[in-house]
Amino acid sequence: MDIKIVDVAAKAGVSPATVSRVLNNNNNVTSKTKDRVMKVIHELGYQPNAAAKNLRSQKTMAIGVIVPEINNSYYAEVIKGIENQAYAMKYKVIICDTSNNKEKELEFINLLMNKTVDCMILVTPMMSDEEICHWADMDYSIGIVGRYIHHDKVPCVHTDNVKFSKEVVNHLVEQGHREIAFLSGYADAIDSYERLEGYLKGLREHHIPFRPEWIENGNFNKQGGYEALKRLIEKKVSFTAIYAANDEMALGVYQACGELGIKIPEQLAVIGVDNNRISRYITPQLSTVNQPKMKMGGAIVERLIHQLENGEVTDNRVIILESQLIVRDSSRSLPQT
Amino acid sequence: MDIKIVDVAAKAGVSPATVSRVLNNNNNVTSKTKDRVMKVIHELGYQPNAAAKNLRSQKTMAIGVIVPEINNSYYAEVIKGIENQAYAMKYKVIICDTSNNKEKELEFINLLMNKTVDCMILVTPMMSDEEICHWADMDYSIGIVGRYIHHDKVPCVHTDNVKFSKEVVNHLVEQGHREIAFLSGYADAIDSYERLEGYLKGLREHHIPFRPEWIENGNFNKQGGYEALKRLIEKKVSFTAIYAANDEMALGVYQACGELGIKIPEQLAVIGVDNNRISRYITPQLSTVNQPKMKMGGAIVERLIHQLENGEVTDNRVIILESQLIVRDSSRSLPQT
DNA sequence: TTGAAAGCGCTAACAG
DNA sequence: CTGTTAGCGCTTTCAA
Repeated sequence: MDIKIVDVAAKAGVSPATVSRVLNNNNNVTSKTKDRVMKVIHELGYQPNAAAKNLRSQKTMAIGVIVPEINNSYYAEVIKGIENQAYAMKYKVIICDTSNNKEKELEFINLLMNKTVDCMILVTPMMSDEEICHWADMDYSIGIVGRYIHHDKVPCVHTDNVKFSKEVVNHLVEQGHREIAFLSGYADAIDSYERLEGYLKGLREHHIPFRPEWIENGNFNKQGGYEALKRLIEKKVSFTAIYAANDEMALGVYQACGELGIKIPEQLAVIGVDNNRISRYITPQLSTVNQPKMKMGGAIVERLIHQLENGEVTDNRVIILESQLIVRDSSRSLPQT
Repeated sequence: MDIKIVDVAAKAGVSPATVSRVLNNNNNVTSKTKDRVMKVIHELGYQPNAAAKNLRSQKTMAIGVIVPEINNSYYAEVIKGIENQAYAMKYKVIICDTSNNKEKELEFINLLMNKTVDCMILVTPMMSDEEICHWADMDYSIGIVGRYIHHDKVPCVHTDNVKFSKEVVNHLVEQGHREIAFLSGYADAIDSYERLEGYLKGLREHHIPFRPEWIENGNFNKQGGYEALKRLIEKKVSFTAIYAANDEMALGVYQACGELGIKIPEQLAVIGVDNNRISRYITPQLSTVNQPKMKMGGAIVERLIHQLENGEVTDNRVIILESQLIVRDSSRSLPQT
């Protein structure tokens, strides 16, 4: 079959151990024998068997990544950040797409946590805090993106949803709006909850009495946003601006407004979250909040691998990255500059 | 440390071999002992060590996927198709993002081809046919998406670039255009070449004399399309329509036209390829060619795994999937319906 | 139907 | 500085 370490050793006239040392940059080898071994390795085109190496060294140099939807641009960007950083740190990346299915999420974590990978990154996981803590307690190395978990060993990277949501409300109020509706995402997603919280706090800061009819759920997707806006209209509740908890739902709002003949931003100001690439191309350009997606992916890899290799948990377990409000035409009341 | 097969065997009062048989659905086990073993497995929460299993069985149940850019929506869709089909066939997916870097591509293939994965899928690889054939000759299981390779053992899935490119030209001619420029992608990408070929054949079918000034390279990205259009204008060559070999370049054309005050489609008809999600949202909506991206990903996995598990090469090694021309406002001369 | 034993290819401890 | 030896945890003959 394939050529193995003993073959190299034999041809180079050394022991397998020496070949192993050469391959793993162990210093205790004469540069002379090292050269000889390297020469044979190249001659034979020897490639160490990863399975054997993994078994023996109890390491795989692989990171498992579980994402809700790989073809969603938000997650694709996070993954890109993970890939880049993993590559820089010499790790491979196994990606599992759950299609927003919690069963699959659990299945994948079980599938990988048997020495298939050294650690895992859960991107906005669907499972509960308790479940995640359960895995962490079993000494599985887990990192989280887009959510905060209260567990000493679990590094988390996320953005300050409350903070930027207040900024969104602030911006809308500055544009003259007092009646602002809110479209939330999945009811159980932490992002939904925190953005709602920021929205409410924003209203309060401006002494705008909150009205529950202003809130509708749009499940973070376009269809949901579309339906939510229609429900809002049917309720005959008055509002002049809408804060959608992500750009996808804002897209649905655009569609509904198109059908209903509602002009954006003249009759309804719209703002989303994510800075999805489409937001810049749609007319009118959609105001949004930029999330440092690639940075988030990179940061969690860095932290997780560091923790894995150095054993100890770093003090900066939780990383909160900054988001920026991007004001475009969809929420500008004045003629654009 | 972790609990292993001997622990299960001991507690169940059987040999490790029996536990292994139970786990691998080997029939030669009494249902009674099987039940007992299963019970212990659950009690102990036993998870077979993947590294040991891989080493012993010479299988990993993993597919390596090498893509140029994971956050590009085209590739993200292909990957989604791969993920879904791999999941259905119980395979894991290791994704490597080359960032359009050929060095990285070679590095990754070397990295994974050592029993880290059972087979690999190269999505529009940058390496030459010779290089790919070289790997295939070494008995590495390789599948290709988006390109045709002349090698018995290498399954390929792609679309008929020549065919749909002729349709594109045909459509533009029907709209009254006779002067059609072409924006190609990377010079060495097979897609570029074939789309150019289809464009030329399309012109010929309509007896339109081809002019070399009509062709510019835009490297498949937005900036490239932007610059290519500007060069085209500077050359003072006359053209009323432009066929961009992908939507990204068409986006660059839009930008350049915006700056130059060229109206689409009145002064310039534009059509792209890929049916990127943005194409539907931009104004005017971009005509394009839809590629069955997810289907392509699924098809290659199916074929590759089949070949891997059944040993023999299937006769339908090359799969050519259909693309559809999607006509939108950017290439319609008449007022839209 | 089950068990004993060998070994997948590598690394690391211990000698020398 | 280098070699010998013993496993990593599993599957798979071969015997019983």
